[in-house]
Amino acid sequence: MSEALATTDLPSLPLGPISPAKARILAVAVDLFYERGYERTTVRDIAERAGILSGSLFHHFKSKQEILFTAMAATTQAMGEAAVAATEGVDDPRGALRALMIAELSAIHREDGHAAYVLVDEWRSLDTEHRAAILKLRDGAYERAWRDTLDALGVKGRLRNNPRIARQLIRGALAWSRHWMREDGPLDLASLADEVLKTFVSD
Amino acid sequence: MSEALATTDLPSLPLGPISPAKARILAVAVDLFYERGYERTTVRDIAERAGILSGSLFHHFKSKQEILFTAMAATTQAMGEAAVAATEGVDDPRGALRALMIAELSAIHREDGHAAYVLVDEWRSLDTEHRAAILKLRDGAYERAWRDTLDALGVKGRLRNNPRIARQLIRGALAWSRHWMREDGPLDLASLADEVLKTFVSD
DNA sequence: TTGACAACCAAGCGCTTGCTTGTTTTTATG
DNA sequence: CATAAAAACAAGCAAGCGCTTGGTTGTCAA
Repeated sequence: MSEALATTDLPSLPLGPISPAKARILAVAVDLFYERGYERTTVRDIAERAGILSGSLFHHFKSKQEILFTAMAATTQAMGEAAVAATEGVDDPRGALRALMIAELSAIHREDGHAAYVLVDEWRSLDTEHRAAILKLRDGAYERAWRDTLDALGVKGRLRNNPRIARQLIRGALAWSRHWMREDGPLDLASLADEVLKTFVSD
Repeated sequence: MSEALATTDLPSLPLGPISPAKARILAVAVDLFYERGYERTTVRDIAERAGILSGSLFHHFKSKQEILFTAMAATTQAMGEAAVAATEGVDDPRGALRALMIAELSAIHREDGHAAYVLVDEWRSLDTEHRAAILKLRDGAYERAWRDTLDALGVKGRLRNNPRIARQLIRGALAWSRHWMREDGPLDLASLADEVLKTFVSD
């Protein structure tokens, strides 16, 4: 189950507070979306794993789509806070970039939850209107931290690419790791971050 | 419609020949999978766009899943052939890598078809057994070309990473371009390939 | 012209889907 | 203990799903 969603007291989202019961539903839903994808997961699947009947879900969420949106919003917010926290107090931009990459990789590969995975893989399952809300939320903290860090490296002339391009290339490279990196493989997250670092950052 | 699938005479797949009628169905199916995703596309949608009734689909394919598989197999084979053709006659490994990247980007971004996009995005919609078949097909030509090229660069000491890691990082970086690169944007495919090239290849 | 086969139509079957409704149980509060 | 709100149940509806069946049309070689 996704730990970030299973904790009992979550920070209030723009959507309103998340009760323990809601958090439990979100956690098992994320697991199922990860295992089977959004469309192949039924509300009955979610309810069963949450220990209730399917109809009872709609006491907490007004639709299946709202479950996906709420989960994604919570993930986005958590990742934003983690990114800000990771770079806090780190002065050199190279170290900050390393911290951001490790934070992103940790979110993708954490053993106890696949919320970041779902955020990428089920993006197309989210309604157009909801997508805009997530993007706005993401841009406020998460992308801002990345932009600031890469721009700082850029003005120092230590990036091999334009900062905007570098961001997209790095994001893709890190995101793809979910398809080939194994927990028990020879490469851990920090090592992968270092690999990317030495590729994109010169000196 | 996807051009590679719309042409009337296709090379025979391991599955058997593809008639013009089948090719038309595959082409519109790929378009729909791209637009809505596999699960949200119904056999009625496919049939309507192909100009037939839904039941008639099953004269050509025994299931919706077989449509997806056949389309992916055809794409994989076409990409493999394109990769081999792109590196043929190119002696220096740097030039070969550039050619491979442009081939991959072209497949992803071609205006007249989204088969390569679907191959990545709907991978999880493919049955487990079918996945193995595609992977085998892919490994025969496509990945082989990449491996040979990167290994050649590696032994020359011109890669900043281990060739295996470089392959995965580059693949992710290129695949992600479908989410941010615009046809009418400032960056064309060759320029993006050059950006990646100067990042991963030294000297 | 005829026979054979491929392509397609027309209709619908059996099942699953997200969600609703009305009722009952649980929980928290005075 | 009384009461109200929150949470869950029980049952099922309407719509949509992949796919099947049986018959009709089109094509082309013999």
